[in-house]
Amino acid sequence: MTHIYSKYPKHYLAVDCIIFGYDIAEKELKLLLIKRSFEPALGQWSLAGGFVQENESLDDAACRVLCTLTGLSDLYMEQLYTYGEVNRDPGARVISTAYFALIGIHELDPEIRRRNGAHWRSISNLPDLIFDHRVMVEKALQELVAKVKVYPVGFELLPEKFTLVQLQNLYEAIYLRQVDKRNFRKKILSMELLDKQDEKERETSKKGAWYYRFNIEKYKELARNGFFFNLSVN
Amino acid sequence: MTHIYSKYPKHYLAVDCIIFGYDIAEKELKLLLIKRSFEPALGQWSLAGGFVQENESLDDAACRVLCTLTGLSDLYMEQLYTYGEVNRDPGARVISTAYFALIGIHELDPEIRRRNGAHWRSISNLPDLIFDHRVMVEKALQELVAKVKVYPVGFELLPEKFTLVQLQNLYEAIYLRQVDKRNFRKKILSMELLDKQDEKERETSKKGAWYYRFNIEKYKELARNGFFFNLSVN
DNA sequence: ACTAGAAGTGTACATAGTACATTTAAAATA
DNA sequence: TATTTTAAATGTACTATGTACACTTCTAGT
Repeated sequence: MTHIYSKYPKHYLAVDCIIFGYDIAEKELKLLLIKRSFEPALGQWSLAGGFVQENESLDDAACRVLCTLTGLSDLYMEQLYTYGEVNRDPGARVISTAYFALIGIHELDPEIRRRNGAHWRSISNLPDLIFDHRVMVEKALQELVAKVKVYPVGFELLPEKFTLVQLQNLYEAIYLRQVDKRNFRKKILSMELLDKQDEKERETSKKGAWYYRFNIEKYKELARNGFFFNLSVN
Repeated sequence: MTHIYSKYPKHYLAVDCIIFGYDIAEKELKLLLIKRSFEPALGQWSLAGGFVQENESLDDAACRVLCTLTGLSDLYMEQLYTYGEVNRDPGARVISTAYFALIGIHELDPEIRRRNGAHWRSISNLPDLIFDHRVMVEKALQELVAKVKVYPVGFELLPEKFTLVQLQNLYEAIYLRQVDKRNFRKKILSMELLDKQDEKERETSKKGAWYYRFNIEKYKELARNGFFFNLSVN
């Protein structure tokens, strides 16, 4: 029974993680990249990846890779696409399933990051990446743009408390264009998914900007009743 | 150089095709299913599938499976999702990438279909499917609904010449709800992507309904200039 | 000529999207 | 303590899109 498929070939199977972070201060989207520590392409920039083991599912493999690198669990992650060109990896034939993850840069301990040879690199100034990783990143970016329009996943990139200015800057960094302040606020506030806090952020202005929190419970409730998040402004 | 990854396990890799067709007469979406001809689950209903060979890419494998079954090439097909649960196939560990394809039922020669043990089954009355194929079908359906709203892929399911009534019936079959006739026509015609023919379809009414053709060249031109197809009516 | 059945058509109203400039708050400085 | 500076906060008029809704036209068959 275990050899019924034995006339078919087997293949190496990998997962690669496109890990996005958002730098509030620099108002820039970043990618967590590693310097590859093994051949082929040792020393070159690469996505975080790993081979799928016998006893783990694809999703488990992706979680393992992400968790090993960041020390974090329960991060936002979803499967993106599977890359199966015959010669995509010069070392051997490897099929790779790409996952994309969103994490708050503040969540990742710089010490752990450094120890794992990982670096935050600006989306607007990426180094050359090995194999087809650049293609994966492009697809992930497209997916991110499409996703934040229609699902409240942008909040995964921000701290629990954030200001409306920060939220808008995040959307501008993802959309790569300016959005109108009043229209943006009108739209997001009309959804009534943000809870205003009694506290202000005072780093970036004298007046200070009110902190808000995303109310995920309220979102789930609304979504159950057919509500659709939409933040495609201007 | 060929054994650098040799400490990692290898896996069987399959592709499965979710093949949609549309029955104009019955106004129903259909799936092309096969009776499985090998163990395990011999004789049960299954998606068309096959193992990925050494020298072929994932996409090539999916095309091969689709082409072998239908005798057709250049069909609409895209990768959907990769299923990697450890025990999804009781025969052995097999990771499977699902593809979804759209074909006009009229395109498929019934003789070829019969010879390959394939059958058109209504979406609304599917038999039990092996393994996780039902999950794949559900995801493909979701994807189809989302896709036809925003890309002109519905035309892949119709003959070259079709009437507005047929097009609307198709959308109703996919959306699983009625749409308003006047609004539907207003919207699709305002895009100016349909070329009215000098000929009428006369099977279903005394008056006859004008045939139209989808002008794909015009669509490509418009899309290049930032036009977005949208047919989410009512 | 009349009937029956599906194809084809337009308008008024409601909702959502967009463009746009001034006021407010508070720390820093004169 | 009055003034300056800087970013946060706010509302309205207009445009475009979406939606609800019912009658007329065409033609084969009787």
